[in-house]
Amino acid sequence: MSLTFRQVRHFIATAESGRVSAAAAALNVTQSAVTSSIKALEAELGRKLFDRHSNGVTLTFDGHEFLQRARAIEASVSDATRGPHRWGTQVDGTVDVAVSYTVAGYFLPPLLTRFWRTFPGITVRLHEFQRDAIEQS
Amino acid sequence: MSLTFRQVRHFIATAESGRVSAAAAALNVTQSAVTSSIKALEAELGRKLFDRHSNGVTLTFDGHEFLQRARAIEASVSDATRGPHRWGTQVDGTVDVAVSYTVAGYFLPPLLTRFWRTFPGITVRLHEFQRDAIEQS
DNA sequence: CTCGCTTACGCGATTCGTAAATATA
DNA sequence: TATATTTACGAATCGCGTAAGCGAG
Repeated sequence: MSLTFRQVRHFIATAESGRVSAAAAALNVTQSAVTSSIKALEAELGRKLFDRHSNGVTLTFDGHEFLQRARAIEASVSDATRGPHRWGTQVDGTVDVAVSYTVAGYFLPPLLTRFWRTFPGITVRLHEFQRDAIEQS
Repeated sequence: MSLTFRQVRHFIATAESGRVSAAAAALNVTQSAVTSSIKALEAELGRKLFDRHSNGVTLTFDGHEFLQRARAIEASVSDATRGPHRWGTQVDGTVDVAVSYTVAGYFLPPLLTRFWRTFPGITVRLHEFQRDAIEQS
């Protein structure tokens, strides 16, 4: 199988609490679910992530290393799940476009529709010229 | 349901090729699998990701935005899947530890075992002192 | 005996593929 | 008709919970 986000969550919770049982309680699942997730993770990565003791679990060296990357995954996923950013990603400005009459009438309208739907913030200014006048840019 | 990496992979492949069928071929799955992944994604996010046409699909504005985050997820996952980094994360150095004889004999050995297992690169130097000499640090 | 992790096993949900349905040029 | 997406549905797989099994203290 392939890496699953659910496995990552189970792993992080376990690593942070040091107990499979506590992680399971925090995630509202049973111990067996968490155990099998970790087992699957270790199998997929080919490395042991935890040392098991009678009073809980501790991260191995590989486990520590993977924890950092697991946190990166969790961050990117929760970022993607969160609603649209209206900061930093916003695109706006003005574009001047020179076109001949034929282009303006036939090809442009559907293109502009898609363009505006994709970049609502962009202002497009159209300028009509004769074909040869445009091409000597 | 919750976000799945498989869905993210299906989405990215579809966005990059502009065709569900091409994405499915590239991923060695059928169209229906990709279709349902995208449908599930759109349901989970509550936003439409693609506009469907007769000759393929194109990203909506929300789709473009999500694509960037999907790439971030893919990057963090492939980074986590890749073997251990031996660069940047490496920890080494030397630690000097002063202990009384009792501590050295009874409590230290198991602690050191776990410590070395976690940080193989660290050298630990032990110095035995009388108890009162240590405590006047 | 108690506490904590693991294993066994059955059920419900999810995913996938085959194949039919739909839509556009 | 040719190409592309969507839908229907049965089969295989996956994830979870219950409950029993170990191991250490």
